[in-house]
Amino acid sequence: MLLVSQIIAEKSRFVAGLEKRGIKDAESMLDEVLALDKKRKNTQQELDQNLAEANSISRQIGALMKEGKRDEAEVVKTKTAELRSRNKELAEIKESTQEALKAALYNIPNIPHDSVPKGLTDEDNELVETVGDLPDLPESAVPHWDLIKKHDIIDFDLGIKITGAGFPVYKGKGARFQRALVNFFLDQAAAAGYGEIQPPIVVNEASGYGTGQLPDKEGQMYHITVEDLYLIPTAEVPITNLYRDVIVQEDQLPVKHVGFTPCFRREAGSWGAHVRGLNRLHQFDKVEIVQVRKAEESYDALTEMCEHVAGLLNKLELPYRILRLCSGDLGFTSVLTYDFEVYSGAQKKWLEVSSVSNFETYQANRLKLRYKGADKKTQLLHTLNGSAMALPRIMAAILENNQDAEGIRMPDALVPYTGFDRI
RNA sequence: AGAGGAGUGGCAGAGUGGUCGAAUGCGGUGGUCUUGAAAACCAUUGUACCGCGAGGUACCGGGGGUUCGAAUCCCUCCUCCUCUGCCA
Repeated sequence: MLLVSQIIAEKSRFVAGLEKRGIKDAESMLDEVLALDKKRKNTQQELDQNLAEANSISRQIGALMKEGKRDEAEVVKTKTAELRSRNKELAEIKESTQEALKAALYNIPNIPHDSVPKGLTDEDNELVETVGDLPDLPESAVPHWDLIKKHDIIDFDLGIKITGAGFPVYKGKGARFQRALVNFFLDQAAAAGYGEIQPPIVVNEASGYGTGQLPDKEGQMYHITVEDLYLIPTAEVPITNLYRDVIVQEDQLPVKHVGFTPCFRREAGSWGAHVRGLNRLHQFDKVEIVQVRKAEESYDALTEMCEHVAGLLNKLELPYRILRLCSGDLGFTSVLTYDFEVYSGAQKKWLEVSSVSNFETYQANRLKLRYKGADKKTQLLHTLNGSAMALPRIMAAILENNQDAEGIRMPDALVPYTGFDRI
């Protein structure tokens, strides 16, 4: 969440940033925060003063009791009743004000980076770069949902039978293909200095709040109500929350982690005919990279992460393009996000396979993720993450782009992992 | 899951109602000494909020309660340990 101190210091920049996102009443949102903060401070001042007085009286009573002056102590006691009830009242006001302030802050998204183009929908995203040639497929080329049936490598009907729509079953070479991709991505990340993590794939409510999925995207996560736990929508949640309430030692920085997990998304309201096959699923595999950085390094880290993702796509011989998300398409918690889309030749569509973001201090502020520098001051760190990569759409693009009369050719980089070069 | 025990500062570990934010030891930092290092000695060493500052307030697993006053008593939840049961 945003820092109140920064809202005070740079209110006009914050108003402009929120308006860029299309928020009409940005100024009044921030004014509400400021008013609540002021109220909280005033209440605390009075409360602290009263508590100091109450503490002082208690010490007096203690001293009198020690001296055996019981009667005098009893007299002093009578003075405290009023103070007590007032303090209880003030404590309640402070508590409720703090809750209101937090709720207000939870509902305000991050301020977009200056370089973020203004826009409303994904059509306004800025094309940064297109890399590779689009595949030149014959007329007979078919989309991946036909290929997987033909080669019997992924079965949606079986998934429907045992679970429901959007939970495919990977079989034989399809399963091996997916496992090969996971290992390839993990090895590539390890080589780039990311330490591997295998986190739990269910998280508690505090973790959901820490990275910002709650309360913003509550309806998008599977909620295990009997235990009040959530199935993760991305490994970002458990991995970044590893650092919740942590003051990192300076020599431990930068933090770089990679994790492979299944991801679960309800995708409520976003289903339709345009999301056939592997394009959108309720459960999918993803390898995620996460970095925790000092403020002054975080944009270099963002570039480094983008280069890592680009390197993966190059090795997989996939044509891709990089988009800078516009203000309207930018995630709630992000300052700057680059999306990577691969071209899937038979359905003739660009598919998002990675999203690389810098959250600056927005998550760190919720997480209380800080470090202590040489000057002994604790300060918030920046968090970043990116998919490297989301598996199903990569599979879809490889299947479609590499199809020929005999089957499907595996990219050279993957063959050591699959153990076969054709499906 | 049942019975019992326990959760204190970076770690270890005192403290069972009154200057306790908390003894002591280890560790960390600064210094004295030393050619240098070790040892020894001295000092310092949590986080957050409020305040221009002096300073104040809160925090001893989380939450609630009793009391003028709670690390200390009560309730509740969580976690860990031991025993019993179950289980990949």
